[in-house]
Amino acid sequence: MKLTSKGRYAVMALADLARFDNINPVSLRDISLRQGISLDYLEQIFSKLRKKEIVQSVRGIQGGYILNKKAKEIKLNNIFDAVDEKVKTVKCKKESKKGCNGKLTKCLTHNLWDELENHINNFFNEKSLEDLVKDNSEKRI
Amino acid sequence: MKLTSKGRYAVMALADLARFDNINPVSLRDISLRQGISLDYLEQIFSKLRKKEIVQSVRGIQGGYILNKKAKEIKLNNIFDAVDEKVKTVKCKKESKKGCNGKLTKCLTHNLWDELENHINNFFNEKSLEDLVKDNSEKRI
DNA sequence: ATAAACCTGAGTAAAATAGTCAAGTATCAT
DNA sequence: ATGATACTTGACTATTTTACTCAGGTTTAT
Repeated sequence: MKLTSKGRYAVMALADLARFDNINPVSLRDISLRQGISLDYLEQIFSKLRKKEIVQSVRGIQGGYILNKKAKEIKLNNIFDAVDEKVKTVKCKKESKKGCNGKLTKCLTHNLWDELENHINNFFNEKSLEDLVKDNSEKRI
Repeated sequence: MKLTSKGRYAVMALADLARFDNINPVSLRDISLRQGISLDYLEQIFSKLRKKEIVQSVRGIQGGYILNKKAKEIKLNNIFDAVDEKVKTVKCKKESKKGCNGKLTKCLTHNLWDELENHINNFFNEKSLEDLVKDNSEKRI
């Protein structure tokens, strides 16, 4: 059970963006340097974030990205969604009518995985970007 | 963020074992047939479960496996541990003295991943095999 | 004009996953 | 005794996923 880099990077980059987001856009180059994430990879990630309208891009020199909503309104779930970081606990999900594995009953552990998924999703639904930034400025080492 | 088959299979197989565990051991062949898991793969998994003393093996004809503790005392965490299904949210964990990425500060999102890990682990610590079997016999389709 | 920065898609090496395969050994029913 | 059942172990491998890199753009402030 592990989180992938893409998901982590997306959150890290957006947290960075939220911190340095004033009037001016923040360039991926700056984020890349501050967070130690490859520029090329960041571009892939931000392309997805832009398509899901989490950030806005500003082209040209002095360009970069700005948040498209208030940090408070951006939940971690939105971010993970955007970069296809899904919470997958089990495969037997789609066959709604039948049970799992083509059998008539649900697999023994089906309800468990559903519960777990909800548990994790609730966590991500509650946390916003703002929480992250706030939390961090308070507990700074 | 996904659970691997090994972890899922381990839980499924043990749930099956807990259900059919009377006096007689349950053979992997039966579990394989009932749960649709490859016999060879099950053998790998049970080898690990045995080493961690979650199950006991009985050799020979009419042999199989039995639980080594009561179903109530086997928590999902024990199972995942045994098959090396770890909850990993972040890489920057070991460098306790320094921050992450070799920098002096913790990465912006460090506390978040810690929180998430605890959140998930708490869930697994509370659930026992017994819960699974009980839950299932009640909510059967 | 030109350099900074965004934008896009393809390609790819390494790691993890999800198994299979082969060759045993122990035990019980008969 | 012996054959069948079932556990035991370790090596091997195909597939998939991940985590990028690379190569070429386009846009726009100065």
